[in-house]
Amino acid sequence: MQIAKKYFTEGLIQLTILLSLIGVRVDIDSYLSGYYSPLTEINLGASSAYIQTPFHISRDTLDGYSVHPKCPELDYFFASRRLLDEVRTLGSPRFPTQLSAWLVHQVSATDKADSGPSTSNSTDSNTGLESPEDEARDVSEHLPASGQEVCQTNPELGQGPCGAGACGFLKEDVDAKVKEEEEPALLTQLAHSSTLEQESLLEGITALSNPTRHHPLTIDLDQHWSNLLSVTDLDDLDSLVTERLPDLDADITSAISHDVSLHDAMVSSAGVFDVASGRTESRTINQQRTLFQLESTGSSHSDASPGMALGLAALPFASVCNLSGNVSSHTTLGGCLDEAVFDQINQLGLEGLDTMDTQLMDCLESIDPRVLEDLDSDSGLSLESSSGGPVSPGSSEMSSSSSSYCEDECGATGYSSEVDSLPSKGIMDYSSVWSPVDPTESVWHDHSYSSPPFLNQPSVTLSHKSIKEEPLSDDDDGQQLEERELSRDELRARAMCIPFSVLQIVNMPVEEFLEVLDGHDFSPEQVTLLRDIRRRGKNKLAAQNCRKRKLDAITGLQEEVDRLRAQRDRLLREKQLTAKTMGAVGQQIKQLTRDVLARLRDDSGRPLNPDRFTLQCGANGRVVVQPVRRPVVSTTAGNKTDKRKKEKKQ
DNA sequence: CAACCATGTCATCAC
DNA sequence: ATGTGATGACATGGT
Repeated sequence: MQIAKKYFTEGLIQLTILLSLIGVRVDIDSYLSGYYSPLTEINLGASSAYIQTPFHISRDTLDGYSVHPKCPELDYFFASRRLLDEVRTLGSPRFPTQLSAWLVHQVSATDKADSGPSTSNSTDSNTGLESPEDEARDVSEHLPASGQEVCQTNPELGQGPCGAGACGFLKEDVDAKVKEEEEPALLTQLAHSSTLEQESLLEGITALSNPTRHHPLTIDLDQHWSNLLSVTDLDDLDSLVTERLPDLDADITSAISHDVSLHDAMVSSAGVFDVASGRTESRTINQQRTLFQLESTGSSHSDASPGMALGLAALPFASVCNLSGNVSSHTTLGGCLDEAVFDQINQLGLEGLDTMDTQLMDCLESIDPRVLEDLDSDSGLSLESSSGGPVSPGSSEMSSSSSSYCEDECGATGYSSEVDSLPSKGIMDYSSVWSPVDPTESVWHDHSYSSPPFLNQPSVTLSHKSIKEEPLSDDDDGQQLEERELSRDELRARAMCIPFSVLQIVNMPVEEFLEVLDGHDFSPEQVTLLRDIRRRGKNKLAAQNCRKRKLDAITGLQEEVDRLRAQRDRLLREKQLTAKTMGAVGQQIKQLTRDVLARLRDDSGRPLNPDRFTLQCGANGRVVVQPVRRPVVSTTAGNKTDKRKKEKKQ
């Protein structure tokens, strides 16, 4: 399983590189993370093959995956060939079989004309008149089952730099790799699949050996892809397949005739794979039906009811194994479906946060950052020192996550450290006068600390008003309110003729604070007040940070509780499904055993008693008939205990 | 007017 | 020893 997973991952990366060569982007990391459908193609537009905006590079690098970035240069062809060679040098069972499947999936040019107007014009009618974008679209849309056909129907593709690369790639890979790499990959599957799956896969190999049959080739490729996915543990894909199972009752030919074009696949990324995977699964089911005519349709719906199980009890053992496989797959599918739902919900939540952040940042960008900082700090230091530093505790609210950690870094600590630069300037201006400067200036560039007492009072009021009200409004009522609220330490400082604002007292570094205490001949009461103001101011910030941390912790814990609760529910449902499946399989095995034993005869020609014999499957796959082990051991043990008791009595 | 919430303040501890 | 952050507890004011 791990080997298959490894091969699958490597192949997926190679597929991504190859698809990027023709201008198609495959969201590989989303699949590897298990959140989305295995292949999510993002169409860059009709001209994606030529105009390749590397918009996803940042995301790919952000997520830690090194998806091959697209090359927008005009010498793209040479880079493509070089990369293609590099890909070819890669060893191991390759994944391009899936690429082949995608390419084989393409509706041919003739079929495309019948498919509808949603796609571009046919290349035959627009030869030489198409823009490079149209050519690129044709490359992606009219890729027929064989690369040779591509080059025949689109001979002008070689004119474009990317078209040449794409054509060359198709021409060399589709025909060659389908033959060369299908069988090793299938053999890999055979090593990990059940007997029934092996038979079906062998059928696929047999079909592959016939080069004239293109449609069966398509079927097998799709089946191969489906089986390969089923080998891995990426069960969310199975859930997607299961969702489509009831809708998949068409025969193989209809499935092929309704094959999805690459254009369709690229237009709707998420839903497309549902359709594609569903059809793939339908072909698999249909082929299994041809192999095992007795298979019930109920099995395809993974209904694990005991009645169904008993109804299938008379089937050959292999079919029962197939049934059990389906049932068990349903078990995992159900659980993984739930998991997928929860993961998608979580993902939606994250996306919502992203959009919220984006909107918020858009709004914030139109506002003066200083005003924002004031607003931010307003929620924090609301009273005398409300201006706060450039990094107030409230600033941590900007980050939706890990705010508690950020607060430690950006909260009170940042508050004090960031504003540390202010007093240093202010001390230089000790003799200067408090001036009714711009509020934001008072917050950020306030160099006037000391002032005569007769100027200190209005300056303090203005300073505080600027701190509190300027970002919001210049309302006089608000000013009066602020004057009434600022009081306490600020009023005390005023009353004690302290030529510093509370903000300055709180934010100045301790060295400068000590210098102020030593250099101004303050009375002991003034020194005490200064120390109290500083202590209270810092403690106020600390309290705000502490409360915010507490709230964040509560929020985080609540989210974790919800997540764990959802996980518990999912596991319980999965457990119930598993139990039901196990019961059904047990019934089937029991019924099968009875059927087999009823057809066997002992030495005297009498049928074996199902109550006395059972079937045992050895490790080598050999099935042997064994007599039922009666609970003789317990009886003998009971006899022994009785004997011991008797001995003790004696 | 009680309940609740937000905020400030104090005391205390730890670093 | 001192400064400072963190935090519980309490006070206060608004809703």
